[in-house]
Amino acid sequence: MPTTAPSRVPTEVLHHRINAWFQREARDLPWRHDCSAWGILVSEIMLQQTPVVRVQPVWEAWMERWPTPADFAAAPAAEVLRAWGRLGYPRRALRLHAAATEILQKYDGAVPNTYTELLALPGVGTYTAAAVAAFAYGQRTTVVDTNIRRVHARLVIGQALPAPALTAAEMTLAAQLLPEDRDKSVLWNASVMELGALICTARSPKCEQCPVFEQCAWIAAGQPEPTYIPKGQPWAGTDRQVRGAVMAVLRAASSPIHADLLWDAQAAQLHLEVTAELAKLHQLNTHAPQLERALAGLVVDGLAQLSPAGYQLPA
DNA sequence: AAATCGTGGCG
DNA sequence: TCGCCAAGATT
Repeated sequence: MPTTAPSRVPTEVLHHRINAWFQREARDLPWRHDCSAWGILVSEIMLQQTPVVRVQPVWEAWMERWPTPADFAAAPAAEVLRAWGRLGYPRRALRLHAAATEILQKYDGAVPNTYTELLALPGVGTYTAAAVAAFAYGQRTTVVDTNIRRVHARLVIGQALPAPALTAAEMTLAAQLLPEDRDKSVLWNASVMELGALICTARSPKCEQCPVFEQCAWIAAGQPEPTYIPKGQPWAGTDRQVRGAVMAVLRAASSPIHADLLWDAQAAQLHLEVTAELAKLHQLNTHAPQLERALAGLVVDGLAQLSPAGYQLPA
């Protein structure tokens, strides 16, 4: 029995039009040319919730410094976190470090090439495992990221936005849309992602430039508004903001930072090396319990270490 | 399974 | 200006 068609539009038409658009308009990103599986993995981890434009320069420096998992696994955690810089979510850097260690020990330094093995690596979830299998090893995997989810929601379902959380139905749909041919499936995954990133964007999509405007269910439905209100990401006044400010201090410091400096603006002025970062932390006017909570959290997460001399990045 | 976890650019 | 959002993962 043939499965129910996802839409009245033949998938072949979508494949052809979106793939052709990609081959014409795709961005020239460094990890798309002659890139090792390690380079692909690094890019995918960095791109988790961080825009391409911010990742690119860091990725290039990273690959020059640590061309292989073995090179990277040998680096001290503090250097890893400094190299990560301001990409955000620094725990990703630590997980990548742990992944490199595992790659060295279990896979003799070669990034594994199966979805299941990739999925078992620290910091690698369903999206990243599928993406590395596809883009590093040319495998036919169902890649579903925020861009692809949005394109599918509009193009096929006719809704402004995908559901708040990834659903089984979305995975089924994505699997149905995936070309049977291996090479075409790899191209399709990259193409739809790129379409979501450049044309079918979350805010003010460029529908007039879209290669599948005529096939779009959302357009056909009259571009209905979202059926729910995306919940915002609180920031000002949160522990996350404090953690970020503390991490900036620790990254800039070459020696342990005594806890007093994190509190006392007067004492902080004497510590020229981290004056700017401490100033930002002090500007937050964080209460004692919150700073304590943030520091404890950083230590628990392995992002900071406490010794009698003060806080510092992990060795 | 809802909450948590950074950062900065842009509409 | 300020809220939204970005190639998610983890617990």
